[in-house]
Amino acid sequence: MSRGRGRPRKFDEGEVRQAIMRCFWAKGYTATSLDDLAKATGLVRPSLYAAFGGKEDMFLAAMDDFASRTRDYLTDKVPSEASPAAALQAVFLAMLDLYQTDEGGRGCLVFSTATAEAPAHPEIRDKLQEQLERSDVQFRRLLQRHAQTAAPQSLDAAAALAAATLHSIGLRARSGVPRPALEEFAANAARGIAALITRSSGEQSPG
Amino acid sequence: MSRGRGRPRKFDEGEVRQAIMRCFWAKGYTATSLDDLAKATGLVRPSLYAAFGGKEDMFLAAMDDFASRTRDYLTDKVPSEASPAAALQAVFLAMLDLYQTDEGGRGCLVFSTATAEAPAHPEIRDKLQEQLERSDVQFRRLLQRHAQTAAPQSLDAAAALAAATLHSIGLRARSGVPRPALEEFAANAARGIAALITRSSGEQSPG
DNA sequence: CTATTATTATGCGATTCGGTATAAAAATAC
DNA sequence: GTATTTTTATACCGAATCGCATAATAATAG
Repeated sequence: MSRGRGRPRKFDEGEVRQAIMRCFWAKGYTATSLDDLAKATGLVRPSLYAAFGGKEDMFLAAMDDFASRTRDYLTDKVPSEASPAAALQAVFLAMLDLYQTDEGGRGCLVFSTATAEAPAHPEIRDKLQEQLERSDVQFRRLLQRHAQTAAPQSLDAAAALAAATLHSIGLRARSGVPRPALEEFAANAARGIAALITRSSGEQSPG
Repeated sequence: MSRGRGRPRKFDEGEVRQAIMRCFWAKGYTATSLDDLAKATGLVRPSLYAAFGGKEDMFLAAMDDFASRTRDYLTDKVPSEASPAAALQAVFLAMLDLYQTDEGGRGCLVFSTATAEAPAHPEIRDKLQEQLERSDVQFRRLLQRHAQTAAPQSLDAAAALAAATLHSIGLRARSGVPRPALEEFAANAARGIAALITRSSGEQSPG
């Protein structure tokens, strides 16, 4: 398998993308300079530009990479035969592992750094909104799978609260809240949300 | 009341602080330049520096100003004799009014722009964490006041979910989610949270 | 070998960045 | 009036910004 014609690349694209992602994750979009990225990746600026485009292109790619990393973190970490409470707990704890790094609380690249840029960068805003929607859908699916019986409306409410909990966990982790407090927060939220879709009574009048 | 000795100021400090806050609110900390602030306030850079200190000082002040504006928005908007569901609904809708501006979704200055800077700026991180804690406490108080009876544990869970809902509303507003979807989200969350602390009696006002 | 293609390396270039030194302006104190 | 104090205005600083133009390098194609 010949690599084509010209001079071969000296870097692994996947590793470089990961390094770019980590940079943006730590400092956000604007505060991360191309020199930061060059230093972190070992590439020089023109190589970065040739391979990945401009700064905004790289950030948009980093948002996708982070989302895919998020999916990896959740794969096989949610027991398929769990109660809703246990399933939510498992998801929240897995995300907590991702959101806290050795260098400190980092939260979610998408929800905690892209957000700041949304008003000034329509493409970032649109991708943020898209991934927001996707997280809602995922939680709705998860709860649908694990819930015994629930009115669809309760299920919507529970999914909304689960997504909100995830956003809040990321925010709190990035703000430096220590791990035990985050775990308690996650446990409280998981228990509360699960109660919404496991209790047979407590039906509500539809709106 | 003599103004003191030197040349009198040509600006109103409160108005200037509001203008600074709006700048940071729209573009975040790093993306807002001192020239942006100078243009928005009508002051020249040295005047800004003399009156408010450096960029980080101004941002920290803006965080406080925004928090105080948040409190103003909530004052007298929560009916004191409401059900938990109605009280939460009122809070969420009032915050929605604040989070959406004429120029588009803006979310919360603290939760949606300071977050990105937290890892690199310890003072911003600490203030963020402090205001995060304060929002938790406020919700606990609110629910305590409006709940009929509830186990303290349920109350903690409900307060955590309420704060999380607020964070998520800000995030969604800033990401451009349209108003009706936000209102539905807020209504779903309010109903679900309220159900957690009005356990025994299943009857709620239809909504 | 030469030609072609792709990547890397060097360095420029115009702009913007946060901050400040210095001087002009506008008030009070005496 | 003169001296003092505070704010405003102008100009500048060195550093950093993103992007790119150009040249050197390293592979393949023929």
